[in-house]
Amino acid sequence: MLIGRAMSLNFPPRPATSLHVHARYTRKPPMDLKATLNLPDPNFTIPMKADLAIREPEILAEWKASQIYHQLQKERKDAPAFVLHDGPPYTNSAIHLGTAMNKILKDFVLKSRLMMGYRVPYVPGYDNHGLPIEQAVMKKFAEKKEKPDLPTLRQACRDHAAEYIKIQTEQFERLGIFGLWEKPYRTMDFRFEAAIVRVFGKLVSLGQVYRGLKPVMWSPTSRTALADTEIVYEEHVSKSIFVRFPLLDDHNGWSKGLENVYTIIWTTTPWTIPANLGVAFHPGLDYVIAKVGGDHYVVQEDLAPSVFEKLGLKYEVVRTLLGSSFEFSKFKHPIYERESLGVLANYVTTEDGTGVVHTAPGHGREDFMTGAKYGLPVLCPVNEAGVLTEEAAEFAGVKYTECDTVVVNRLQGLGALLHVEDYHHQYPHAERDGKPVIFRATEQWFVSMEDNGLRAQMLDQIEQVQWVPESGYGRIKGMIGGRPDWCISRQRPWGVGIPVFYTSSRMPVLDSAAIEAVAQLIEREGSDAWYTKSPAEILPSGYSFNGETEFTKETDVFDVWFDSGSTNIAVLGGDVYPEWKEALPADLYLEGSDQHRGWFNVSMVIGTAANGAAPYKAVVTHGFVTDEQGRKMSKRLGNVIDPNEVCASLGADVLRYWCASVNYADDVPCGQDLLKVSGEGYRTIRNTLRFLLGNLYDYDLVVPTEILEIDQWIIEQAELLVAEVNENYRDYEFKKALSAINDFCIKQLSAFYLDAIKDRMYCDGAKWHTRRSGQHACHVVLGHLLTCVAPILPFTAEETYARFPGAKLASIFSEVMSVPSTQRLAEIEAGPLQVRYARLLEIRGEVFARFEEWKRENEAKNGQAVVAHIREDADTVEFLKSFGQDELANLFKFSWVEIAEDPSAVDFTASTYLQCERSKLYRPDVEEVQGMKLSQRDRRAVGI
RNA sequence: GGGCUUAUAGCUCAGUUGGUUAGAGCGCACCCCUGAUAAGGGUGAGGUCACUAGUUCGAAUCUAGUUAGGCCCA
Repeated sequence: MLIGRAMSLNFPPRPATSLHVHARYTRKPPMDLKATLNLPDPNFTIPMKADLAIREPEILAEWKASQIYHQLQKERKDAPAFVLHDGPPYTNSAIHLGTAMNKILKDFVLKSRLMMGYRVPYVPGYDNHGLPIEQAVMKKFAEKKEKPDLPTLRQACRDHAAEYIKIQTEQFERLGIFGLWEKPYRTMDFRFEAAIVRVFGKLVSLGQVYRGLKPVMWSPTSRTALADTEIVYEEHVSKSIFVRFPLLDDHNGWSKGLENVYTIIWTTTPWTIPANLGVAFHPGLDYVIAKVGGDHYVVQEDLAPSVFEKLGLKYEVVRTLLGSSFEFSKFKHPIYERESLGVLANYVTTEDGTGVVHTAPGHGREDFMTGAKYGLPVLCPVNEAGVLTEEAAEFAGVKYTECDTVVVNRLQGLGALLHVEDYHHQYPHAERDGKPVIFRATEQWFVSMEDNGLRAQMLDQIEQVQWVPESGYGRIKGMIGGRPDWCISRQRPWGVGIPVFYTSSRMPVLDSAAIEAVAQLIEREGSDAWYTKSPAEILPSGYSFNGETEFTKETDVFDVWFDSGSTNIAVLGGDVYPEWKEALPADLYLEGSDQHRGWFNVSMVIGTAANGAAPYKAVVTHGFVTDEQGRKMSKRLGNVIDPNEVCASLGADVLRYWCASVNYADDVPCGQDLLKVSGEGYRTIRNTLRFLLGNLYDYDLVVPTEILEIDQWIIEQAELLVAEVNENYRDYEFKKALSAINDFCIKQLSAFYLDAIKDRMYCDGAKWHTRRSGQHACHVVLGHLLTCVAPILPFTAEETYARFPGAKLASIFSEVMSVPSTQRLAEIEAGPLQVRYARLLEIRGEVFARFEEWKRENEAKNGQAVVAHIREDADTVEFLKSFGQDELANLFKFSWVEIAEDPSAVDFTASTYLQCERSKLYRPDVEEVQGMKLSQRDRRAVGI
């Protein structure tokens, strides 16, 4: 039987001829030597094949059974808290890779802080109200050809949201995230809805809320406001008109010396002319004053030829001016005795018209913004049926569609109309009835940014917050600094009703007692009750306001951002459920960078307005997931990665590994190839854990009195690792933490230490202090490694910890990282081992490189029976000798190492020593005893 | 179009206040081991630091612009 293969090497003096390798049959030794070795026990350690798709759900079940989240809260109840306040995902779909990444990053924070010894509460949240859910539900009704009434629709929305809360919760839990999953905050929870109402009440009482006008898309046929998503653009023929506005006052003298000066606007909505309050110019474009007969017309330079051609006028340019010149000039409204102000706007283009834009703040979003900037009123002389009102004076009672003739004729009669024609374009129509919509200012509720100095206060708060990455600071600052007053009204069915009653004269009842009555109702019966109960049923009996006792209810609901902006108060404030209560501000908010405009922003507004301070101490933002080419993920491109599928195939730990391996501050690439790479990286770590643990199957947990030098060194290395990883976690640098762990496993352990101790671990006597020293080091290193790895690979860490000798606790997450003190770190740095082993590794690298060369030159295959002759200067020789010759063979992985003081450097020869049949090493001390060739150490180990 | 942001090896990333020959891991190639074995080890080859123009004795690093992505707006 072929039980072993020995190399017979014969090296003639160089130049070498071919190297002959013979296999040789040996007789069977009288003892089963392999059985006397202390090989790692594959049944003791974790299996090599991870099978995460199967194993992870088992671990999840154990965590669930042991109520790990509650257990950890209990264990840490007296520890300092680290509060990460969850931003609620919207509950209208299963989770996608972006949401998964967000939650995983949060969990890195949660688990790493747990490993640092904090109490780490985590109340996950869900955002439930709003348009996308409403639309999904409406679609379902449409398919059934049903038209639900309001309570039915709202109930369907509620059910829809509840369904996805369930789905998302399962999916998030599958990722290994610890939290209060059985009692997350849900913005549609009755008590949460009541909390939203109370936040509004608080803002009202502070005087932060006001009622104002704002244009929205409005369907005159169904008399309702529409959301952008309910609009379809269809071909439409409008009357396009060119109208001249006479100049009243040129503000800074740009028309000096000219008479009969006009500007010409172009519009496709003649019915908005009665609402005109301004004419907008682009500040950076050139405009000409064109002389036409005795008149002078201001139009944009590039458009002048086409405009005058259309008007059939011959013109002559008399002056060219920058658009900014016309700011604050006053023109006369073409019909009324009223001014139209010259304003500047960047949206003015040279694509159509005259480069001068008719501005009616009550009838356009941009017009509204510009009007707000210049303090123009929001004039909206059109009622909800699309009929012009008394404010339109002579046009009162005219339907807006009739204005195409009525207003146009009037302009013609006044000589203000220069041209009219049909204009074909895409125009917004209501999806539901296919009829054209109009922009119409309606009364809305606003949160003021200026009252109570809110904006200034927020800008000050921004300074107090730590923004990670730092660019977030500039981003939020710009957005808070520039954001207009917050319109919190939505004319939608699915949301929390704005709790305002109106008197018979439509005066809003802004009274905290009334609002509190609504809050109490909603707390009991949910926000649906606001719709089903009458004011008399809601308000306390005998309630009166300004002597009035008859009321109607507001029909608007809150913008969903008002819901999510209130989470800091509703959740951490503790009024909704006491178990959610934590100190404000939270330690951390962690969301995608789009939330600078979203959640970070609204939370700042509500937190600062209601509590006088930002609701967070630090904000971490991450980028978005792209494919491997850096392109957005989309169904169309077919590059979408589903986190649920990844969990079901590669496992959550692999997905988490990917998450930790990328730089979340930027956009992060993901694809099948990258996940495969993550899987390989994961396996490297897993195998290192496996091997360390495999050597501990008979460890007695007694700390040896004497620890070998190299074992001390690896323990020091592990301590340095813990210190570094701890710091990386503290700074939210998960990528750095992972790469430190990775490097440690690969470079320090696999490529060096574990190789160097194998002979000792396998061949020394099981209970010898040398082997115990190695086991002790493996045990310590594995312990450190597990605490480092646990936040990123919780399943694998837990799986390993379950078999970890001496594990006293039920879960790895009950452990804490054993971070070396600064004193200990200084001791390590100052100690001799760091320098000593760095030098050794350097020499080792050189010897290995030289050995590869030698193998090529000598056509040798391997170095199993090779003696390395390291010839160096006296100092190096002395240095190497200090390790001891036996140990050098282990450190360099040669059968034997000879050292000599000689400048001719490294050389190799075939070993002339006998091979030990037990350790397979060719050593000078191998002797044949009792029919076996054994080295001295091996003889001792087998007791002969 | 505007604000913010990114671009370094095939991939993921390091590269301190400008300063020798730009680093690591993975992958790849070649080799070894077969007592970590669907593992492990060794050696090696890979880069015009997106592009262009500047500043400087010297630029991956500073400035301006260009190109291509991303987020938020318009």
